[in-house]
Amino acid sequence: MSDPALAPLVTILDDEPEIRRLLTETLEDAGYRTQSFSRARDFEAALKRVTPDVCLVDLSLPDTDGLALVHRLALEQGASVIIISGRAQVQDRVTGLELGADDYITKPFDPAEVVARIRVRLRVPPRDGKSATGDRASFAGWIAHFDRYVLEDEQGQETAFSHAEGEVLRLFLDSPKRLISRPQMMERLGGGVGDSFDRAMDVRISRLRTKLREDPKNPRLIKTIYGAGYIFLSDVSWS
Amino acid sequence: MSDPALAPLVTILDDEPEIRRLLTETLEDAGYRTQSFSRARDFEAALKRVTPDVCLVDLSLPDTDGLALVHRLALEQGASVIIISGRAQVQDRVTGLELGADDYITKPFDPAEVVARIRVRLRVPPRDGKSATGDRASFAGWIAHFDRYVLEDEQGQETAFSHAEGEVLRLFLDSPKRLISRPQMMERLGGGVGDSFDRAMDVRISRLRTKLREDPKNPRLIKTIYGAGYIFLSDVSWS
DNA sequence: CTGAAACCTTTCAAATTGTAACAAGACCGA
DNA sequence: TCGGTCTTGTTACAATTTGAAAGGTTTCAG
Repeated sequence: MSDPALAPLVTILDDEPEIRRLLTETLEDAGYRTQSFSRARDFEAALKRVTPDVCLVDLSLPDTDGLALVHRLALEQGASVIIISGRAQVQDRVTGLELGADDYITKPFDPAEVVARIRVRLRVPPRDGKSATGDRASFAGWIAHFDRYVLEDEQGQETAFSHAEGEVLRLFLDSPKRLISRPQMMERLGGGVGDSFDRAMDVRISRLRTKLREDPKNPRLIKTIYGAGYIFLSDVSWS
Repeated sequence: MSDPALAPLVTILDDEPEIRRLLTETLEDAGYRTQSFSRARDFEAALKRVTPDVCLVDLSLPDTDGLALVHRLALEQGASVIIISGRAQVQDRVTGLELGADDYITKPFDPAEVVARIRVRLRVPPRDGKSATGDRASFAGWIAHFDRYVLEDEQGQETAFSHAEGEVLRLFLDSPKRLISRPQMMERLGGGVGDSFDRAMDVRISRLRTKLREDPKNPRLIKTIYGAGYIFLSDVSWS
C-alpha cells in the first residue's frame, strides 16, 4: 500500500466522463482516495509520482492498446488491476485475466459490485509474518537488521548504516525488482519537491551503495534506470 | 499451496452432478487436480485431510447455508474461495465477496473463464515480498529481462538496454507480428507530434537494433514497412 | 532515371545521475 | 559547557544517457 496512514488510492482510467464521475463519486463515498484519467498517457505520467493500490482500467481506450497497458501495469506496478470493459465476450475476459488483470467487470456495472471487488483486492492477503515486524530482511547474502541499524554480510561481518540510509534501503526492500521512480522516493522520504533535495537523494543512494560494496560500473543490487528511477535487483525475504 | 511438487488442487462443491462433471473435466484438462463434492458435510470432512488451493463453492446447497460455509472457509483455510452461483443479483455478489470469497461467477458460466479466474487466484500475490513478478519475454533465441533491463542471447551473454530502448522493445513484444504505425508509437512513448521527436524515435529503434545485432540490410526482427510503420517478426512468449 | 519523401545513423549538446569534498547540525561523553 | 565524532544536506564537477541536428541512404512514384 502506498501509504498505510492514508485511505487506499484507486485510479480510474476511462474515456467516458460519465463513467469517471460515477466511479469517482461511488469510491469516494466508500472512503477511498481516487484519481481519474481519460487518456492512458496522462495516467502513465501520474504513475511516476504515485503508487495506486488498485487500478480500474477501461479496455476500449482511444489512445492505447488497453491490454498492453494492463500487462505493463500488472508487471511493473505492484497494484491490483481491475478491467472494466464493454466487451463481454468470454475470450476478452480470459485474455484480460491472462495478461495480469486481477478481475474483469463488464459494463454496464453496478457501483456496489465494483466497490466489493475493490475491497477484495485490498483485503490483506494471509499475512504470514503477523508478529509486528521482526524487522530483519535478507537478500543476496546480506542481512539488514533494522532494529540495530546494522548490515551483516555473508561472513557475519557487520557494518552500521544510518537512519537516512535505512529509509532508502527499506524502500527498496519493500518493493524489490520493481521500478521506483525518484518522485515516489521523495514522497516517501518526506523531502519537498525542491530540486536541491534531489541531489541529497543521490547521495543517500551513493552512500548506501558503498556500504553494500557495489561496483559502480556494474551494480548488482541497486540499478539506475536513467530518466525513470531505480530497481532493487535481488529477491528479499523479511523476517 | 498444499504441495508445490504437485499440480494445484481445486475442490468443487456443487449439488448438480452435471456441473460437477463439467468442471472436473475442464479443470483436469487444464492440469489441475480436482476433488468434487455434492454435500457440504462431505466437503468439510475432506478438508481435515487435504488442503485445497482453490475452492469452488455453489451457494445453493441443500444441506447448508453456503454463505456461512464460505465465510468459514475464507477465515480458516488459506485457500482462495470462488463462489459459483445461480443467483445473479448484485446484492448476492456483494455479500458473497464481502464474506470472504475472492471471486463470484454466475451460472451459466463458461468453463474457460472459470479456469482463467482460478489461474488468477493461484498467481503469486505480488505483495508477498519475496519474489515480485519477474517479467521476461523470449523471442528468436533472445530473452528480454524487463526486471533487470537486460537482454540475454542464446549463449547466455547479457547486454543492458536503457529505459528508452526498453519502451520500444516492450511495444514490439506486446504486439508481435502486427503492424505498428509511427503515430501509435508516438502516443505510447509520450513524445509530442513534432517532427523532431520523429527522429528520436528512429534513433531509439536504431540503437535497439544494434543491441539485437540486426543486419541493417536484412533485419530479422524489426522490419520497416516504408510509409506505414514497423513489424516485429518473431513470435514472442511472455513469462 | 530522377526527385522527393521516408528512414537510418553519426555526431553533438542538454539533461540526468554519481561521487568527492565541504559545512552545518546533532549527538555524546567528559 | 566544550570538543569531538557522526550524520546529512549542499555544492561542484565528472560520467552517462538521451533527444536534437544534420547529412547520408533507401524507397517509391511518375
